[in-house]
Amino acid sequence: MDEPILTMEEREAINQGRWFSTLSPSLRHDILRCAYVKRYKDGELICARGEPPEQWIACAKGAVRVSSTSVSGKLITLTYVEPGIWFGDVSIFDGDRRTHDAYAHGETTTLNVAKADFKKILAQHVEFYEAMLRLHARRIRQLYGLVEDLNTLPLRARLAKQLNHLVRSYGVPSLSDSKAIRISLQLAQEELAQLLGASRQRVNQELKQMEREQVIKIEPGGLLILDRPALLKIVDADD
Amino acid sequence: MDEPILTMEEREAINQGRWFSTLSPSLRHDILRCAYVKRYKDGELICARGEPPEQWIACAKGAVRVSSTSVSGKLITLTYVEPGIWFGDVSIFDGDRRTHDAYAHGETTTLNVAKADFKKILAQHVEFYEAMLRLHARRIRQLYGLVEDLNTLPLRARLAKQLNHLVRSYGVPSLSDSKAIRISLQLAQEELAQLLGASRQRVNQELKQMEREQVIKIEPGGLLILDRPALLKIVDADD
DNA sequence: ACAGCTTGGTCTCCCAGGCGACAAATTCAT
DNA sequence: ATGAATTTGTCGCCTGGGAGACCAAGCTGT
Repeated sequence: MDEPILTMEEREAINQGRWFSTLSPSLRHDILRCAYVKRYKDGELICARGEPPEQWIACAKGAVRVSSTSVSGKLITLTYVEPGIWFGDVSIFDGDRRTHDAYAHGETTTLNVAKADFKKILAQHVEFYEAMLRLHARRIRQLYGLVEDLNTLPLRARLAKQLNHLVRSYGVPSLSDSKAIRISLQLAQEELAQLLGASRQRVNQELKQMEREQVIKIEPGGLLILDRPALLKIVDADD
Repeated sequence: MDEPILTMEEREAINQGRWFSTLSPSLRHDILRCAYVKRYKDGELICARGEPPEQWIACAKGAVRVSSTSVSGKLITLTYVEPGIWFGDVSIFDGDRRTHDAYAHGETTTLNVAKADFKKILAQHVEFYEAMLRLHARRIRQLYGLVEDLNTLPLRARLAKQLNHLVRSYGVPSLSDSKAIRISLQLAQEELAQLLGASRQRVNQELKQMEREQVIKIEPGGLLILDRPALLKIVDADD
């Protein structure tokens, strides 16, 4: 499971991370120096809710599903962490237990920094404090937005928004049709539903509807986005 | 509107703040030294969505309603900031515009620290970085919880949770009945509904239901909590 | 004191969305 | 290849909750 070396591609993903790439080279170097690689198979548990926090983690390849099971037994997925994104820092800061489970979705590679090393780096770089605060600020904003969406948007609009988000993080140009974008993250409709906090049946309905409107195409093993502008129009046209 | 001095009570509220009180005396001193007082009348705008961030603000008396109007015109209240709580820091860190409107709810006093001073204090106290990160960590956790609740709990349970929360922040022992707790924050049912992202009518129904169950008592100008344990039982009994 | 606003209490109607059921299509293991 | 196990596509039923409409109380100001 442990391996010392990242592939070229994985290293690339980490370095191109929207947030990580804004750090100074020296800080990046110090982080990478004490980070170690872990590889997981599909569905493996990376860390569980309730555990004391031991590392700060980045996804380098694949995806990490961050989810939790509510008291009533319903599975809620908060997000799929894409390559280049770091997570697990919140519980390091407040010292509290993890709030969510994290599972590997597909073959997944992570980069891990032990809590102690994390703190050491923090002590050596004020820049790192600033950066973490920026990272948190972004997350808080996103969460505010999510709460607002849950309160105001119908499923159709939230789905459109989510698809658009998936395009940003996992979109690759389609092989067959150059105009279309394929979502390379392989999500079953059930999983998509959990991500939206909705029922599978309902999500299926809305997907079919969008397919009829020529906005997307449902192919076995992946979604194709045919008309991104239309997708965006759904988001806010639909109140 | 501007006044240099806090009343005894206001000073008290700030110093007892759950977060503020954990800071070192020297840091607290530096913060208060460059903070200035503002007083608002009921309903006055404190700052508006879209503005560039100029200060970091604490509520010292009254309450600050943090809300935003969604595209569809629906008013969503995120929270009522109680005395002793600081807010407005997120946009200072990422430099982005404010995401919400803030209004005074009742006679309200705030303590403000200009952005420049804030940054200066940060530069002088590493402790302050740590503290801000803890503050953010708590907020992120709360928001995760809120998202989960929105996805899983029915209105009844969310209302119970909210009432319980209000008791924590604004509960005072009732004058008439020593067992009962009065919520000193004066909230119209409409406002409660906006806080829950629900319709006023629906909230009224659930309140009435709880009153029938002897859990709360609705009095003109304020809610009375009769049976706090029962309230808590509703939260998770109700899935 | 009384006219006018704001808040509270209810009813009714309607719809988005949850859920069970089941058939059709796919994927997978042997 | 083929039977088992997932994953999709669809129905139909049911319920939580949104929205309009109204009346009853409170409050306010003159």
